[in-house]
Amino acid sequence: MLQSKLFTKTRREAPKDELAKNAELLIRAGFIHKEMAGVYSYLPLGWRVIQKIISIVREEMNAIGGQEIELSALQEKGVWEKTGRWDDQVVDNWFKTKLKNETEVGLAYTHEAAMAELMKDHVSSYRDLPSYPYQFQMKFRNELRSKSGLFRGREFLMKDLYSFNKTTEELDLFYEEAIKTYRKIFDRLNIGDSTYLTLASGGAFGTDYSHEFQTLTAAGEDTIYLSKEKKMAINKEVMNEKALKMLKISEKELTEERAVEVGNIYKLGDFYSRPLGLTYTTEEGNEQAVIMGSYGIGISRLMGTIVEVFADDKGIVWPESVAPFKIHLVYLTGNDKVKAYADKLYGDLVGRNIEVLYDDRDLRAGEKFQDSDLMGIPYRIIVSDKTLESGRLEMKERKSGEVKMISEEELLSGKLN
RNA sequence: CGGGGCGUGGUGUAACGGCUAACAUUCUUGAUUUGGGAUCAAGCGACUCCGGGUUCGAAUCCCGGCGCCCCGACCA
Repeated sequence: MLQSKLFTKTRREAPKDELAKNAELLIRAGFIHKEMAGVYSYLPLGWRVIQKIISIVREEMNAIGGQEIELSALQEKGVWEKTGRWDDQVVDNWFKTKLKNETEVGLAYTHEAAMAELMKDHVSSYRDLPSYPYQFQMKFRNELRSKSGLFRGREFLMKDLYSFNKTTEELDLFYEEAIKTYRKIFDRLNIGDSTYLTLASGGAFGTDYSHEFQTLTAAGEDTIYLSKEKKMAINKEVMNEKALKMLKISEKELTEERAVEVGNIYKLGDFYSRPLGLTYTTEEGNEQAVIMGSYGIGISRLMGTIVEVFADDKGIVWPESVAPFKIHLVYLTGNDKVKAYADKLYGDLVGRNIEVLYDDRDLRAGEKFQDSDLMGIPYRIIVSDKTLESGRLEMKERKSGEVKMISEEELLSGKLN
């Protein structure tokens, strides 16, 4: 992509109404736009990052049998009433509205009930199970206080997968598989080392515990008790003797840490399926409630988390797996040959499907470097009088700041590290 | 939902109740520059969040609304 055509602009200063580092940097670099408190729009660069995260998650969900769908955002009141979760006393963050004919509808904050209701049309026999539909969708939550940039929005993008199994044993197996898959996802997003499976509250689902994936960062809103050695953690909200015993760990082994919840998985059992009447007929001919589970990952929150975890004083530092572009090609004003060469190089990179943002703007070097640092693209390739003379290209890795001289062939091969 | 702070060009700030609301940046034009937001010159850009009130006079004081941030509570 030509940077001169990119409609977004970087800015020196963040708007004063944004203090969270993640949102501040993403706004300054032109990745997102704040519409109102807790509500952000995604601009070209930001949307590319979101798409990168989505495709990693999608690949992994498909690998464990997930089938992608897209449910409606408007939800019927009746479905939620059956599980007692329409009442504002029970769920206080509903966005509700009315149809012209006064029928109340809700803006989905999650989809367990709608999903279970939908599956009634498709599940009747043990032969129809298991099933693992999932989706990427905006969720709406009427937070009393949204904060921390992308960490707690009123509207946010989430991946939610729902498991429909015959038995709790079958659910348990899938649950373990989901944990492994989640680990893989966070590894691929480069936050695997700082993300921990954490024992957490079961919420309102009738189970004692659920599991969260918590990524360590000072900006996080959760407090967890962590053992890095044993790779286990307990959310403060469920930190007690019972939890410690369950994990067979002593309090001394744990340290208190701040973290952000990037994923959450629940064994729902028949909490939804029973009241909604989602049942199947067993091999023996008996009717049984379908056993459910739900598995969320905060996609937009992940973008914010990655910014928080890797950013330095110059700006964002994207891991290669989610960077909007792999290469930032920057030409520095010099003799005519420089621009002509850079233009051609850009064409060659594009021709090889290497994702490149080309700073073709006629600006001074300093400004271009500042922009490039702020945007955080992993590899910066400099084309200038100097490099033309040397017959090589200058490559600066954003993460380490390391500078290397490489050949055009190396660059075009795409293997830079 | 309790508490605190704050709304001034696109952005960040300034201005005692009193001149045409100032400065920086962005943007436009030109010059000069060209490896870390350089320099110079000339411009464009604001009913000071909205509505009321006090006053000869309000960005400034008072009331109401709306919005934003922070702390806490809450948090499928």
